[in-house]
Amino acid sequence: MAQRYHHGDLRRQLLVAAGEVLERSGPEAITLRGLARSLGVSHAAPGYHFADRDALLIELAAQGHEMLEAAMVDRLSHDSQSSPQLAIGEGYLDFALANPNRFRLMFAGIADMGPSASPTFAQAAQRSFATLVAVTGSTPDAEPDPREWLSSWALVHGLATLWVDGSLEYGFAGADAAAQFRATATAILSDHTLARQAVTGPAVPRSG
Amino acid sequence: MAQRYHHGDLRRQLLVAAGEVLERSGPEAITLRGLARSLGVSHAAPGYHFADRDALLIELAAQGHEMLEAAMVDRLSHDSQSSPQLAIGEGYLDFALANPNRFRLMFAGIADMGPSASPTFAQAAQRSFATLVAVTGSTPDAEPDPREWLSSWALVHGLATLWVDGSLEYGFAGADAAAQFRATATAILSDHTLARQAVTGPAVPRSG
DNA sequence: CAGAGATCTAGTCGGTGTCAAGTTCGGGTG
DNA sequence: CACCCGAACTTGACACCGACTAGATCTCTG
Repeated sequence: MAQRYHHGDLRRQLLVAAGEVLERSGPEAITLRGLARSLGVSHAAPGYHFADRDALLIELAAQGHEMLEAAMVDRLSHDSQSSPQLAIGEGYLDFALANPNRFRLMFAGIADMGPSASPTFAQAAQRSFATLVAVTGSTPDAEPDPREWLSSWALVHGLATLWVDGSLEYGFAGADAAAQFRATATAILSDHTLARQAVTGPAVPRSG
Repeated sequence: MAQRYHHGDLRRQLLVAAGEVLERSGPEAITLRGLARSLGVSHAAPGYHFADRDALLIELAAQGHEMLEAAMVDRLSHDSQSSPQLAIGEGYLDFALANPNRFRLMFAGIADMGPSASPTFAQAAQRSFATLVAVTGSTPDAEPDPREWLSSWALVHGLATLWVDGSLEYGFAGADAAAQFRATATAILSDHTLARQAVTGPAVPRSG
C-alpha cells in the first residue's frame, strides 16, 4: 500500500472532497491546501489539476447543474399526474433544499469568475436552463416567450434562493419551518401554474 | 497639513471606500489592508473600528437594506397611478440593478456569517422586509398570508437575483439586454399583480 | 494641567494561493 | 528489453491577507 508518489485518482477525489466541504461548511471553507492535507498529498498537488482555486469551484458548479437537471427530470418522469410546469418547479426546489450550498455556488458564487469562460460550466448550465425553458415556455415549437419561462423561473428561483440564503428566517421560524416553507412553496407554484394555464389554455397531455 | 496621527473620520471613510470597491470589483476584492492603504493609515487601523472583516461586510449589507427600503418607498410615493404592489417591485428592481454587488452581498454574501448576530443588520433587514410584506400581503390588518407576500417577494427577488448573478446571459444578449430584461420584468410583475387582484379583489385606492 | 481613554502605528504569526524547479513513475518507441 | 519523455507529484519560496499584541499619540474631561 500507500504513499505512492503518484496518487493516480487525485482530480476526482479533489472534487469529491471539495463537494463534502462545500455542503458541510460552505465555499469559503474550500481551500486547496486543506484538500491536499486531507488527501495526503503535497500542498501544490491540486494546482496541477486545476489552474487555480476558481477553476475547481466552477467545476463543482458545473456538477451542480447536472444534479439540478437530474432532479428536474426525475420529477418530470415520476410525478405523472401533475403538470410538467409544477413538476419542474418541485424538482428545482428538491435540489436546492437538498444541496443548499452547491445551489448557492452555482448562481451567486460563480458570477464574478467569468463562468462563460469555462466551457464545461457553460455547457452544463445551458443544458439545465434549456430543459427548464422548454417546459415552462408555453409555445411548444416556436421561439419561447421570455414572459412565460422567465416568470416561472424567477418565481421558483426566488423561492429557492430566499430559503437557502436564510432570508426567510423571520417569516418561517420554529422546528417545522422547513416543512411549512415547502408546503407554502408548493401552493405558490401551483397557483402560478393555474394562472398561466388560464391564459394559455389547459396543458395538452402531450403530442408527438 | 495632514498626516495627523488620528484620522478622525476613519470608520465612515472605511465604509465609503469599501462600498466603492464592492460595487466596482465585488466583495472578494474588499480587503482591510487594501482599504487601509488607500486611506493612508496603518494596516491594523481598520481592525479598531471593525471586529473583523465580516463585521465590515455586514455593515455594508445593513446600509444596503436602508438603500433598498428607500428605493421602494421612493417608487411608492412617486408612482401614484400604479398599484402599490407593482411600485414596490419596481423599487426593488431599481435598487438591485443600480447596485448589483451590494444587492448580492445583502442576501447571498451574508448568509453564513450569522447575520442575525449583528443587531444593526437584523434591524435594517427586518425594516425593509416589513415594508415589502406590508404592501404585498393582501390583508391590511390581520396576520399577512405567506402565500401572498412570499409569492410577490420570490418573484421580484428571483428576477433581480437571476439578473445580477448573470444567469440570464443567454436569454437576454446583445447591447440592449438590460433594457429588454427590464421591460420583460415589468410586464411579469404587472401580470402577477393583476392575477393577485383577480383573486383578492381590485386594489382599494387607500383608506385612512 | 494631568491623567485616562480612544485612536492609531509597528511588529509578528499562521494561513493561503501561486509560481519555479526538482523528483518519480508509467507507457510508448527504438 | 533498455530508454526516455512527459505527466503527476514534491519541495521551497514569495506575496498577500486577517488577526493579535504592545506601544505611541492625540483628545477630552475633570
